[in-house]
Amino acid sequence: MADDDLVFKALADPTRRFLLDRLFVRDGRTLTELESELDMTRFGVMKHLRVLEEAGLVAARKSGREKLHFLNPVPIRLIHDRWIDKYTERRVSALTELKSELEERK
Amino acid sequence: MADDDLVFKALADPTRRFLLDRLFVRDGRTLTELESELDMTRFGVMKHLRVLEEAGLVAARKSGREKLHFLNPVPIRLIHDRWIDKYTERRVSALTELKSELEERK
DNA sequence: ACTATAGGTGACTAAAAGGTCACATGTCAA
DNA sequence: TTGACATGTGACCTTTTAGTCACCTATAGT
Repeated sequence: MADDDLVFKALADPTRRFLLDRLFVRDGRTLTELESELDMTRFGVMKHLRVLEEAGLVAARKSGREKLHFLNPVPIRLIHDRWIDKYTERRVSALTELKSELEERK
Repeated sequence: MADDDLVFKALADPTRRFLLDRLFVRDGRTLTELESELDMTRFGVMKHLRVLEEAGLVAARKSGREKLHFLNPVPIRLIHDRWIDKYTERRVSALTELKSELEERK
């Protein structure tokens, strides 16, 4: 399997994106902590975390009997760079900033 | 299905990413033109283009009996903004630039 | 030492996605 | 107006993926 394929496949699932969202707010969380926020068994969450880890989106470190999970933003940036060149970046980010401003006013 | 789900699902397939790559180089291509670059029947390619279109990653316009396809980078930028905040962006993009520089020297 | 707690493996089922085909419509150009 | 070309639809099969469960190992703390 190609290197980037793991990243995109990992991002394809809404549960995994939710996990990244939680780690974006604060990382260093354990499996059990993440599981408690999801309507799913521990095994399901464990599988998802493994997929994220193999994709390099999450880095994990064992600490005693716990396993701590951290978000790695680098693969996300590489996605960006693949289809947005430096010249259009200014234009596009201006657009998305406008979009989020408009949505805040709702 | 959630709005962003369509985008991530669309990006999960390597054939669809290849299509985006081709449109990134030059867009306004027809189905037949894109098909000729892939080892797949026209129907497969058509399905993929439809998925990309529904995700908003590709915009299409009919011109006579042809259908022209264009790349829309906005959803890509939104992915970036979801997990990379303004403060870490400088640091991360510095890292990815370093990475691509190193790879060019190979 | 014992017990509760945190995490891990492999097999299994159900749902979703990728790809092809027979068939069909609309458009160009001689 | 006839034939070739570009695109479209629905059914179908196969492969992949999400989620659960029975069972297992390791650490913490009393």
